[in-house]
Amino acid sequence: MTTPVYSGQMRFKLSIQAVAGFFEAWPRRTASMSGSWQQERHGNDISSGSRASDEQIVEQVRRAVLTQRLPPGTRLPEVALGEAFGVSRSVVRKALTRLVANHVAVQRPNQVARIASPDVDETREIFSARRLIEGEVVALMTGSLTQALRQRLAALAEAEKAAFAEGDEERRIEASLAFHHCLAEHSSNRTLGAMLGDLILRTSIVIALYKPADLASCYLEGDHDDLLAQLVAGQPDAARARVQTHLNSLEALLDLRTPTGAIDLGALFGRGHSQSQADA
Amino acid sequence: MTTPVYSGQMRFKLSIQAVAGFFEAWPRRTASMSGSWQQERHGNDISSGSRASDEQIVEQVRRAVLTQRLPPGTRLPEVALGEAFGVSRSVVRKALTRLVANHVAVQRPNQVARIASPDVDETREIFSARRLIEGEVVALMTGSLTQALRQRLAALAEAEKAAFAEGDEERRIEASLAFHHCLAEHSSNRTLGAMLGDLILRTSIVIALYKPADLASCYLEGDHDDLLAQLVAGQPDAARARVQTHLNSLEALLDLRTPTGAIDLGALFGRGHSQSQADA
DNA sequence: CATACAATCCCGGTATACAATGGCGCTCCA
DNA sequence: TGGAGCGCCATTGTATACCGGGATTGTATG
Repeated sequence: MTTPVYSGQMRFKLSIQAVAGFFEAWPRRTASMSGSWQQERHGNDISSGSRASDEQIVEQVRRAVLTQRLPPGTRLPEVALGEAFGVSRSVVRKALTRLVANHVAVQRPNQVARIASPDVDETREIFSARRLIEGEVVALMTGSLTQALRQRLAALAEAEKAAFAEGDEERRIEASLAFHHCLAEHSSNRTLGAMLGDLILRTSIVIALYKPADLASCYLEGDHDDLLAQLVAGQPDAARARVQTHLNSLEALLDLRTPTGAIDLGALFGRGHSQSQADA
Repeated sequence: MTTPVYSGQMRFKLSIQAVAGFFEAWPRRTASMSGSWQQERHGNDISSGSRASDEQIVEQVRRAVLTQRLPPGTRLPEVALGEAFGVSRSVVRKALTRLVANHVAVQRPNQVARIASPDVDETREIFSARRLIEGEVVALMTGSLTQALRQRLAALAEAEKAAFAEGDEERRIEASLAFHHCLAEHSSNRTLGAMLGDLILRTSIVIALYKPADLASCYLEGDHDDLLAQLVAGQPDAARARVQTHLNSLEALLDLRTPTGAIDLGALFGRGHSQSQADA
């Protein structure tokens, strides 16, 4: 009832409907490049269709966060999610617990869960951690790319470039993310790969939070191509450095100086605040 | 049969007794050196704080895993845990979900959750990841230790030495873990610190799994003292290298040549057995 | 004696009911 | 008109009931 989805973009006063409607309009489409970085090995499409397991809820939310359809601070009420996915609160709760464990959402004792909105310090930490880990992942991978992997990465970089040229930012983000996820998934060290996957997700969140309003895209032309070149060239440290400068450039695009920036004001002020040590 | 809620003393026959009894005998004592590496900053004892919340359950399990009281592969049935902590399955399930997300436990579709027992490959990955991250944590910290931190680390190293001299292995492990956890907690990058905390836990698991039977202790004399010296000396890269060789030595102590599968019965016998792919 | 089949029971998966807490708006008073 | 107190409601926390799957054990048969 009421509340016309998110017209009033700042104040997420939006009632449940916004979230519910969002997911409902987006059941299992899973977009174009689903298979690219998500193995989806569970396969079993849950027979009865409308039913979804917690795994799928987590995946959908992650997807939505990655593509910045669910902005930081968005409320995630249990019943609304349950209705959106056709399950009861039990399974939603499980999904939320997992999302919280992955730092995608935050949950305080008796309040609704929200998409995380890290403060500036945590943002820097995330980038710092990601430089370390993605750098290592890339260094480990350098020189040992399979032909298939090389082609996939090249295709992804190309897709990103094309999407950017067309001005299709959402598609561009997906391609860019898929590129990095591809690196994470094919790391010889799956543990590091999983950590990188989480960090990529958290990076998406902080980018959504701190991207300057006047910046249309965070595209860094040629970076991915260069990285790929380094990967096949076979110089681990060079590749590592390449990734790190890439991430540095990305971080530099953000506006980490204004904690009360234009966009995130609603999320940060209204009620959603970082959980880091706020509760300490 | 209707088990009367949490009337406590109701003990049930289940063979799982082991787990239930274990936790029951160990309710909220918080053990000897609780404060040493666990800040317990959650503070808000959830108001009435009567029965254990999921937070406390995960903490207890983590503790038990760290001190190797809960060996890899141990079954964690929901009802048994619920009885042990005086809560219903709901809260136990939440705790288990979190433990699984942290890779402390594993859960397969319709089977009981178990303490994780990583295979040899994953073990190497864990060590590798930990070398990277703990190395960075230490490098970041080098030269900027507060006096209090320096003293605490020194005390911990001393405590470990003393415990080893007395042959009190459990105490030695606690001190050693506290040392590393102290590093993780005081990292300037809390994100990396949290990751390191998880890796320390997982390391404990694989040590319990792969420690040669004829090895009484994994004590590496002087390593922690040396590291501390490097930390105050102010050479980040040297400190990083020190940590990494320390971890290398630790990994080298383990018997990672186990062919996986098959032997777990012979090696571990009736009690906890590896689930890696033995059941696959 | 070994193997296959079947029944039983343990245990996790999901949904639902009930309790409690915190937010938010409303009202009342200065 | 503004502030403070209060009460309702939205939403989470917890427990329990029911269902279904899977493993184990017992039995029958080749």
